[in-house]
Amino acid sequence: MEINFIPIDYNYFDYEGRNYLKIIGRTDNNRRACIIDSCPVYFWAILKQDLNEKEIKRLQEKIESIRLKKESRNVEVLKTELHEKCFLGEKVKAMKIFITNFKDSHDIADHLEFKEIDKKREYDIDFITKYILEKKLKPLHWYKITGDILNNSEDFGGIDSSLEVDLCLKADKITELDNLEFKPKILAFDIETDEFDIGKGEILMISLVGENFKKVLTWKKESNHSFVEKFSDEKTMLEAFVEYVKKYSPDILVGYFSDGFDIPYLRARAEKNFTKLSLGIDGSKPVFSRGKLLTSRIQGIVHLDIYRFIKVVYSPYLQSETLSLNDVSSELLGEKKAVWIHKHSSKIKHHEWDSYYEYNLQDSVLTYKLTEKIWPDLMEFSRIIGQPLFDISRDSMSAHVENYLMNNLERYNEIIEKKPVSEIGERISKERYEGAFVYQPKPGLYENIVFFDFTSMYGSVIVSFNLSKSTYRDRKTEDSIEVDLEGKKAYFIQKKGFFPEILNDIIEKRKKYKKEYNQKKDNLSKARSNAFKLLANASYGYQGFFGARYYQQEAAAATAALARKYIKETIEKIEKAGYPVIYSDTDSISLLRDKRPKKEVLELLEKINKSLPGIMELDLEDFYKRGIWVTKRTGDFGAKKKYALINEEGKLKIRGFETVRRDWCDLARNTQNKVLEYILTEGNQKKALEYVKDIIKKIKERKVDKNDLMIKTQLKKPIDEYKSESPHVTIAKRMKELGMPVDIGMLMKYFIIEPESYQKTRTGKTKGLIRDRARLPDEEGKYDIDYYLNNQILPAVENIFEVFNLETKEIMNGKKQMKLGDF
DNA sequence: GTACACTACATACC
DNA sequence: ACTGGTATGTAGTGTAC
Repeated sequence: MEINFIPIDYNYFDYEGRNYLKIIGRTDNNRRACIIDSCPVYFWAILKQDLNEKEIKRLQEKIESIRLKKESRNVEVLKTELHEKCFLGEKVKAMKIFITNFKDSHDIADHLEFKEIDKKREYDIDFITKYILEKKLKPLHWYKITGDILNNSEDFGGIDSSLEVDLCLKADKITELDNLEFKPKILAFDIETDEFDIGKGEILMISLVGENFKKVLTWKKESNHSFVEKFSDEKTMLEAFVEYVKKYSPDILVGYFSDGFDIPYLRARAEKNFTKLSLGIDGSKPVFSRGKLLTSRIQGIVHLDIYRFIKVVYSPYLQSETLSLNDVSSELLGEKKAVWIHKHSSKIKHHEWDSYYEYNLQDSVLTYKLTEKIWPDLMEFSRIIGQPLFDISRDSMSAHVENYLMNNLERYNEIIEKKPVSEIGERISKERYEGAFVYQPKPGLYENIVFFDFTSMYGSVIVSFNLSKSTYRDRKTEDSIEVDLEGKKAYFIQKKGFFPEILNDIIEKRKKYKKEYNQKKDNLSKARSNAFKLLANASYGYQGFFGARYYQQEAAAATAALARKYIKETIEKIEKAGYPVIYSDTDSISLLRDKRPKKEVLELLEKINKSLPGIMELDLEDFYKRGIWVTKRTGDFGAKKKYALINEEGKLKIRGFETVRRDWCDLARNTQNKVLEYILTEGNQKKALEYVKDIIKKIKERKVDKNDLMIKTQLKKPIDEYKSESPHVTIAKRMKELGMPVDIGMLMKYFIIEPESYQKTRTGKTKGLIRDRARLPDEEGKYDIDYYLNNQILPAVENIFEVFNLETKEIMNGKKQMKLGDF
């Protein structure tokens, strides 16, 4: 039998003590297939140098005779082979040790206490990763697979008949095809409940959305909507949910935060109702793995929690203030959640149920659309990094980098380094190293500004200077370069290491696909370019990350040190060419062009580029018409990481200002934004001042919408772990008392009310703590005019006006008058 | 009772 | 704990006077 097959979900199972893969995917005629395959299980013992043949032979015999007793199976070494390999760039002799079951790797490795062995490696790589590396059956690539079909056979304990698949094939020969097209069958789901604590309340309804498929299952109220189906009780509804999933037979079942909420809730309610949530294609229920975050896996179907992928891969590039389904959908899809004000089901009026159903359905619609939108990225990440979708959607950025590395080490004949275990503590306690250089700006309004930036600066430094674990030396060697790290010196050899070479490849691929995208504007090259960009950006942090297999703090420190050196040298060159530099942060430099033509600036850029080492490259970011840098509030010098620019097309670029900070009230943010806009577009501060005065007037006259006064602060840890109680912690406590859901990561929303008379001093000043006057959005109380003027509006605009030496007295006057009036 | 230094915390920049 | 360091700024905390 021969089929064309695309692997989607990978699982393993044991049969007669051996490990087998159970790979679920699709055939080209859209049938669901399962491939059974296996691969050799082994790890490496790297031998000490200068062993003679006899010693090696003797060691081999000793290793091959290892037998361990375990309850479930016999543990033994099957055979060994001697290989010439590389480890961290050095040639080594290594013994390949074959065993029966990968779960014994650790145990056997622990038993190899022989003096001839220097190191043991690759016993800590999980079986699925190993299989993909070994057999090259990469996720989401098409293959021609020949093998025996298992038709109700007893093979592998009758696995064929226990799976809901169209065919089951024992793989014999695997050949990669070059087709890359694939559209998965996606089913999105979402639940609504009365209580937020997992399993505490009943599940009122479940929505399901697929292609031409929309359903809301409930057991509450009948509905006029045709997509609503009513069942007699919660249990029947849960069973119908399982049936619908089975019938739809999706490749992907996707939720938004479903690892943390929907799936655990469904499990809890299924248990309570004595029914089995048999979503797996083998009839099994979701399996949860513990970690800091709950993760749930469904056999044969990829359970995606799209929120997790968005958080790791998308969030650094999103503008959204939260990663809620609503915020992310409005940014990525231009579509919002339906409106529904949450209330307990007992309080929902008859006619209101329909909008609740609509709301529930819309959540699944958005989740479905988001998944469709993000699919090219998910697929390309999975292909490039070589990990199954399930892992791709949940792994951290450092894991992505590491998996990509592991996937590319074969051509270097490298044995893979181990994960740190005992080393972690020591690595964490290591002193931090010096990072980026940030230029101290002079406050002021500037015209005709140019921004240069280094392309993938840290990546290009790592590549150009060969900075990595395998190329690092703690003492000078014949050809090494020396980097000074605050007194300590680090050395890096010239011979190219695999890490910088692989990174160079990543950067080149990024360039290639970016170019390709600019020509074709297709999703595939966009997703590829994006994936390589993210990998390049995370590679520097990876080498400084304590959990990395290829951790080398000196390499990370040297990267930062060399980046500082080159940005400072470049600043000097620019100034020598007669352009005043006004600001610089890490990899960017801004300079004043004044009246000199752009052509000259570009010539300077070219000249600088000729002198830069290796693949380092300075690029033109943009020309700006005008820009403003302000004073630090606690000092009389320029603030770093805070500026606003307007380019020649009139587009604003605002960095660091309150405008872009979510923990300031909208009124302050919008006012500041307007002020910056007036100043930058027209270079006119008068209008801006008038605008602010008007806002002040509105505040004093209590004409401001309460919603614009809400301060939003995120709760970052459990309430009782806070050492100091800031207003948002007080609010969190109050919400909890009121029985409202409070969880880590949530945004606490509050406003500040007027002080009572006892909260005032004789002179009329407010005493006491702000948190005592913090109120929930719908709590009573008049907003405190004084607070919003002095703690929100004025701080946001004060040092902008200061740039113009504009006496803020005018504004201050307002402030004083208010105080007098208040008194 | 208040002024001040210091700490805790959140958030942004690159 | 789940890439790195640099930086600003508010509100609370503790202490001296």
